[in-house]
Amino acid sequence: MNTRSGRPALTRPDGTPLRVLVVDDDPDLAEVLCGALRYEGWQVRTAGDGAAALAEARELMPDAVVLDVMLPDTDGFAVLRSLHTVKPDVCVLFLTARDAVEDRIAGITAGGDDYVTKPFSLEEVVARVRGLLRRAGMARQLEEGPQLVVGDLVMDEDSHEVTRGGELIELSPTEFELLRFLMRNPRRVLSKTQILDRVWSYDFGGRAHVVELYISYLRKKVDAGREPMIHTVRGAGYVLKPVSP
Amino acid sequence: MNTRSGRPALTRPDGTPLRVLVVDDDPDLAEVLCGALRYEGWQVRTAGDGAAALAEARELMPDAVVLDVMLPDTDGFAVLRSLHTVKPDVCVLFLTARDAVEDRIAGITAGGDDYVTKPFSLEEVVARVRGLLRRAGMARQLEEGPQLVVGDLVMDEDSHEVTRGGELIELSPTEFELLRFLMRNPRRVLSKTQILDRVWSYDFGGRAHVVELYISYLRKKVDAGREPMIHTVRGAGYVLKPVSP
DNA sequence: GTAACTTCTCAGGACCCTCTGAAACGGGCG
DNA sequence: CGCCCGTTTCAGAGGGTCCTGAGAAGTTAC
Repeated sequence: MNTRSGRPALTRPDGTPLRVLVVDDDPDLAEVLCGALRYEGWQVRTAGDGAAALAEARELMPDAVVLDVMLPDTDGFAVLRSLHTVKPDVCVLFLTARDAVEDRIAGITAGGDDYVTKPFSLEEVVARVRGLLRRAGMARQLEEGPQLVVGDLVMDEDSHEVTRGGELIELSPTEFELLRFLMRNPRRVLSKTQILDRVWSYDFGGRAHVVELYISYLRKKVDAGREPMIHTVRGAGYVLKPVSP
Repeated sequence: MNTRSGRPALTRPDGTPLRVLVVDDDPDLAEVLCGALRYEGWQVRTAGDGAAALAEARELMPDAVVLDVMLPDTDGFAVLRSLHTVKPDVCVLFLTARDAVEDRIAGITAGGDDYVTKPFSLEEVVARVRGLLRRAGMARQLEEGPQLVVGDLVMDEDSHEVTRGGELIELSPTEFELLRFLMRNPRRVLSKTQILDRVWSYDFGGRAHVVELYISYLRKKVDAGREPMIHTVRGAGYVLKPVSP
């Protein structure tokens, strides 16, 4: 079992792990995605082009597919159609360049599917796949809902609403992703590099300084005037933990 | 059986020892790492380049791999991909120079994997491998969690929290690593050189005086006003033991 | 097209950590 | 008692980590 400590993985209705296929012609990127998704406790396979994707799909029967729009042999839309003949209820998360044919994607995804633009953060991809599967009813909820709770801090991942002690907290997108990562790993020290890896885009070479900055932003909003929940561990990183124990 | 005294080793679900492969082209360093990991009760093999690593991996089927990024015949990323084809759920700990291609590493490790920069302390490497295996759920927990307990002294390696008799103790990074080493070897005399090798970086040429100094710091915080747990063994080193027996 | 917002860089500064050197301590032994 | 050695403690320099404010560039919304 490949579960993350303290947080049960989503599973299929029969209890087996969810199956995800990653299709991208950049083997490094495929490896990164693969690692992140596997880390969620899911069963992951990869393919480098459209033909391989179909072959893998027939074998794996994935619940979701993470699909690059630009492939060496064909484009993502053709693959999508073929995938639907193999498994009609499959969910697809498209990967696309920011300036690409975004409108076509938008049209295609009007169904149950979704897309993210490169470069993206791993947290975002994982969250989207989770969202897809949840909406498709594919995943049995082992956790009690789409809510993340740490002490009196509550985050609704669907509505993007965050409250502390019932009080609403407004967050920018990056602040939200950072807090989500912290809330998914409560009571655990997260190093600045770890945070940078997961919350910023996968190829962001930036310095650890941004993390400090955004931690500072979060403190102003989350800990403002209250007992602090975000703590610095000098030389190690940051921890989020409930106030009392 | 090569278990450490007083502390059961992590094992695989079937009870056999965890298997770790060390890949580094510096045979001295490989030997040091090998020793430290074997000391944990794990089954360890080494390889000097990518080709040998794959061959060993096929034979050993390791649960974790400690992998130098710079190898004579190939780079660590290619090895990582090949490793995943051999054993998809393998965990990888990268070794890399501080100023090296850190951003690529950052991306690659974003999944369940991790990395440390040279020079590192052996304690750190061991702790990271343990962390990897624990998070991967690969290791059956023979101990009740990520907590180290000696008498009324408790250390949570994830949150970096240390308490004695329920009272929180604040430690600097070096103090924390030193205490971790002591707590992993309770009731055993540790020489200053042993401590220096394990807690400070493996090529730190410093004098034993720092150890004395940091022991003194720890005493002030851990033993402050209480029955002492840290004892000096003149001419031999230091011991940590519970108060009563 | 403008205004509001978000993201990130830069620089100053406070504070903490680490290690050095030197002096004080204290047991063992002549 | 006085010396030697290993150990402990103190004080402080230097270096590093971390926090914050101000502001530039880019993005989004209207």
